[in-house]
Amino acid sequence: MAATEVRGNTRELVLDAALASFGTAGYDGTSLDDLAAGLGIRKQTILYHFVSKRRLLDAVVDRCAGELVAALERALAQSRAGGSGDWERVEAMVREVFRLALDQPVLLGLLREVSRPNSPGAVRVRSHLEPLMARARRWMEDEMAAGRMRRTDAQLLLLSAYSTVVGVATEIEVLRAAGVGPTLRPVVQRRGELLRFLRRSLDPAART
Amino acid sequence: MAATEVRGNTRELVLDAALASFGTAGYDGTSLDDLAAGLGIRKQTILYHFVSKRRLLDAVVDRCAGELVAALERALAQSRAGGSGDWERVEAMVREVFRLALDQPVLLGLLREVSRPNSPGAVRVRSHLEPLMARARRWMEDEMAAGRMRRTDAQLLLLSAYSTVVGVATEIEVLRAAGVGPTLRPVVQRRGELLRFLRRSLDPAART
DNA sequence: CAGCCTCCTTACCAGATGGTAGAGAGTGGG
DNA sequence: CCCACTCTCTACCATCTGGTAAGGAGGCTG
Repeated sequence: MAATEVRGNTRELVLDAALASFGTAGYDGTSLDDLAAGLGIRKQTILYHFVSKRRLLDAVVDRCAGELVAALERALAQSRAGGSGDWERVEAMVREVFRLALDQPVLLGLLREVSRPNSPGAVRVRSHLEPLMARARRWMEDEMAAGRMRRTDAQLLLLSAYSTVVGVATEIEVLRAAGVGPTLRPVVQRRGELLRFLRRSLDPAART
Repeated sequence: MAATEVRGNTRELVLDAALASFGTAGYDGTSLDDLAAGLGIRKQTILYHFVSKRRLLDAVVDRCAGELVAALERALAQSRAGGSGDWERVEAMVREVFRLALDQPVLLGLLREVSRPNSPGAVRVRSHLEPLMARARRWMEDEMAAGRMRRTDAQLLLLSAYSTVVGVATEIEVLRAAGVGPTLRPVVQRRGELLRFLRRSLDPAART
């Protein structure tokens, strides 16, 4: 039944549109009426599925965070299967994050929106990212203790890497706004700089 | 008279508060009522001075852009007086921009807000930045023609540098949100990377 | 058929928002 | 003294906002 298909899809369609709108117009700049109108449905349909605007944002963040985690998990499994060392594993994760960002540029808008201080989505993102960060930190500290990784402040390093990614996200958006398409060059350059920075901080075999 | 002083200051006080609010809460997230309440005045007083919310944003952007231009002009004059070469002049400008950003972190919030695609302030910023960019581009192309500067796409280089600055602004804000104070280290690092990138692109004496 | 469940709808609302109209208070010049 | 100007205020409004209440259509199950 065509009707059934559409029905089951409504939730996802709303999430897609909300992601795009939150990312470009911002949370406050997004009205449920406009969002619904863009989908040819009524605002109450959105509220039926997501209860409130705030929880719609949460749902969008949850889905995106889920994709990120899945992508990271995949990269981790691959690099494990390949029997890679610490550094290769770090590099694989970074590359995966950049790949995700380039594959789905809409994610950048959202990341940028929720990264703003006082953003309603900030806490939600935090709740998703914190376990990831904690896990990474524990792992790094273990590797440092075992001498396989150069000693440094793991927490600060992770935070610095995260802020770099957010910064790059902004850069890509600015360039897009200026008409420069998804120019790979600057992004690749940034990625290279981040990797170099991480390698310098972590890889015992790297020269300072 | 105290009253007279306050009177003459109202406009500037509103601009200050608006800058802070637009930068942290965003344009849509800022209400004129709240803004006025924070200043102990009525919303209509704001509208008397700025006619509309939109034009208030324009005024804020104008003032900030004015400061930027003044700072750049100063740096340019200084480096000229010092009889510096092309590269030193570029470096002086970059350093001035970073200094301004660190001196007045509120500017970063605004920059980030107006850099968003579809932002109401984007066109205004553009109108301020375009002459600056055009002037820089002409100068660079002259220097290239004279062989004092390495040949490259001036427009793209400037845009890339601009997006980098916006990206750094975002980074600083993210770090601040995470509790890491105005950590100079990452910023200085970023500045160094930008300078190295520019030098590599422009300075004929630099090794590739 | 009856009853329930899912999904989407219309009808409606209280509050907030940006903005208009006009009055009042202080100041200065003729 | 009065008029005009500047600045801020109170009063008010149309519109939009997120959200509530309730009903209707279709499908599944007893």
